[in-house]
Amino acid sequence: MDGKVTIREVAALAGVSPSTVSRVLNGNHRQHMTPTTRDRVYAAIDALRYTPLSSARSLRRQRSHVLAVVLPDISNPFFSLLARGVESVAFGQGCSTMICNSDHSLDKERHYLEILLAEQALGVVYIPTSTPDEPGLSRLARSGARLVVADRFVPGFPSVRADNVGGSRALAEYVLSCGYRRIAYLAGPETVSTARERLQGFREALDAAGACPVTVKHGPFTCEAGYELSIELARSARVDAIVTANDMMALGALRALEDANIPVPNGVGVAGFDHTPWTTYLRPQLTTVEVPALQIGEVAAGQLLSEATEDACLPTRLIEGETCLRCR
Amino acid sequence: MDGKVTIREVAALAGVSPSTVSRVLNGNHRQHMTPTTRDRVYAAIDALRYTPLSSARSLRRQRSHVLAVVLPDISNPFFSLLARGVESVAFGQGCSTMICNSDHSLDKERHYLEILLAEQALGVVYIPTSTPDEPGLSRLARSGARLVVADRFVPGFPSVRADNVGGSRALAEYVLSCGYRRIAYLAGPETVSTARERLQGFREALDAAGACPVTVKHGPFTCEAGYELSIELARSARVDAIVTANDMMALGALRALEDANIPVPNGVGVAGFDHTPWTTYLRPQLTTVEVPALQIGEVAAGQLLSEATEDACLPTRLIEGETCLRCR
DNA sequence: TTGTAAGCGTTATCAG
DNA sequence: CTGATAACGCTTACAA
Repeated sequence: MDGKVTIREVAALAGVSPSTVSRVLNGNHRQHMTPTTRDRVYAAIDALRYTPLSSARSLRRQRSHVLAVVLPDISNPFFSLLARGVESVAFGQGCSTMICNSDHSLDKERHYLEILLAEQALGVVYIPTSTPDEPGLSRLARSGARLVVADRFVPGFPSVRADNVGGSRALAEYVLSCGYRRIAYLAGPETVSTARERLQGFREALDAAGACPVTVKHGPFTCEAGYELSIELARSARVDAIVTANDMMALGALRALEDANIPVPNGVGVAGFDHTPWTTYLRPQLTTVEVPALQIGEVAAGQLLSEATEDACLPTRLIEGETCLRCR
Repeated sequence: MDGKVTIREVAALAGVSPSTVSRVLNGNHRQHMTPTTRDRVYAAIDALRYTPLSSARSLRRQRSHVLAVVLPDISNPFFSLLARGVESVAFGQGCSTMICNSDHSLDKERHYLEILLAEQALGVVYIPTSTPDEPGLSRLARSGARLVVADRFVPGFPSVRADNVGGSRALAEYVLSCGYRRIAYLAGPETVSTARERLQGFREALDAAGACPVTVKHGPFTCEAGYELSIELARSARVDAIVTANDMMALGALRALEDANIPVPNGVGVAGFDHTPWTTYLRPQLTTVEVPALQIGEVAAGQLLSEATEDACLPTRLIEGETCLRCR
C-alpha cells in the first residue's frame, strides 16, 4: 500500500503533474503557485504518506543530504559528544548523519573520504586522526562537498576548534599559582595540531613565569600512554606535577601515581584537558580545561549548512578540580 | 578530472560495454567472464579512480548500502560503544553507518524511522527509547529493510541483547552474599524491557533467598534520577544497599551518599549495571555487571548483513568492584 | 502558474 | 560471455 508510492501517484491523486508536486516540495520560492493546487498537493502527499526517495533525489541533484563526521573513535566521549552536536543540527535541517569512524587508522580514514565522494555528501566534519589526508580532502572539496575541519587545524581548510593555546596557558598559570614548580608535560602526538597548540600554551605560560618544564614527553592521547609515561616519571621522582594534553592521559597518570603510592595532589599534582563529561565523577575531581565538544559539533554543522565555512575559535574554561592543590 | 568519471568512461577505456563493467564490479558469480576482459576493466577502474555513485546504484537496486543505528543518545558511552560495533562490521562489508539519535524523543525516533524508509536503508539496528514505534517499525520491515532490535526486547522482532535477567540475578546474589539485607532497588523506566528484565532478575534472587527489597523505585536511566531517588533513601535511612538498574543511576547514588556523608561500602553498598567503560577509573571502583555493548553492536550488524536475524542473548559478567564489601 | 520531456548513473533483462 | 536497452524516481529547462 505504502512503501512504493512515487511522485506520480501523488500527482495523479492531486490532479497535477509530477513537476508541480516537486515544486511544492522544494518550495522554489521564486515560483509562485495557486494556493489551491498547493493545498491539493499537500493533501495528496499525506493521504498517501509520500516521502521522496533519497537516492532518486540525490542522483538528480548530484548531491545528497548527508552530513558526515569523520572521527578517530566514536566511543571516545569527547568525539561522541561532538558527533551529537553535528547530528542535532543536521536533523534540524533535514539532513542525515553518517558516522565515519577512522579507528585511528589513516587507511580507514582515506577509505571513508572516498566513500563520501561516492555518497556525494553535502558536507563533511573532518577530525583527522593525525596527519590529514590532503589529496583525499581536496578531491572531496573539488567534488563540491562542503568541508570543515573540527578540533584540529589543517592549513588551507576552515576549522572549528577550541582555544587550545589560551586554555592551556591558563591551566599552566593555575598550576604554577598552586606552587608546583617541577612540572612535567605529557603531550599528545606531535602530528596532531591540538596537541601542538596545547603544548605551545603550556610553554608560553612557563616562559612568562621564567620557569621551564622538567620534561616534555610525546605519546598517543590514551590512558595507557599516560600511565606508561607517568610510571617513568614517578621512578625518577624529580617532578611535583604532571600536566597532560588530555583527560585520558591524565587518568593514566592518576593510576600510575596510585600504583606508585604517591598522593595526589599533595605529592604530585595532576591536570588534564577536555573536561570529558564523566570526569566530574572522579574522586579526586580532575583539574582540567573544558573544551565545548558539543558546541564544536554544532558550530561545524551549522557552518556546513549555512554554506559559510570559516575559522572559529571557541572559548575554553578552567575547571579547578582537586588534583592540584592551591597553596599547598 | 576525477569526480565525474562514470561507468561509461571506464567501459570506453576498457573497450567493453557498461554492463560488463557493472558485472565485474558486482561479481555476478554465476556469470563467468574472460579473465582478460576482467583485468582490462579493473585496470581502467583504477586508472580512472572510478567509484560507482551510491545514489544511482541505490535507485536502480531499490536498496541502499546504509546501515542505521537508532539509539537514544550517542553521547552515552554505552550506546556509542554499541554504535562502534555496528560501524566496524558495516565498514568491513562495504556499508555506511547512519546515526539516528532519537534524543529520548519518541517523535524524533518516529521521524528517523521514516527517513530510513526514504533512505531505503539496507538494515536497521533499533534501540527504542521506550515504547517502540510499532507502526513505523513494521512499515520499515515491509519495505524490505532488515531489522534487528538491540539491547531491548520488542515482541515480534528479533533482538540481540545481553542476559539481563541472569546478570541481575547474579549481582543480587553477590550483594546478598556480602551481607547486605535491607536492599533498595532503583529500577529504570517501566517502559524499557531492559529495565524490567533487570528488575526481574533482582527479584528472583531475593525471592530465592527468602528476602525482599526494602523498596523499588522507577526513574529514568540517568545520574540525576539516581541522585534524587538516593537522597530520599538516605533520609529514610532504612537501607544498607542501593542496587541500580544501570551505572548512571549508580553514579548518582554514589554522589547522593557522599553528600549525605554516608560511607560506601561500609555504610551503604552500591551496585550498578553495564560496566560503562570509564567506570573502571572511579574510586571506589563500581561493583557492576558487564554488558558487552560493542559485541551487541557487532552481532546485530553481523546478523543484518548475513540476512539471518534471530534472537541472541549475550552473556554478562559480574564485576566485583569496591562499592560492595564482601564479609564486612 | 503549470505541464512536457529529458536525463542523472546504475543495473537487470534479454538477445546475440 | 558480452552488448544494447530500458527502467529506477526525481528535478529542471523549456514550452505553453
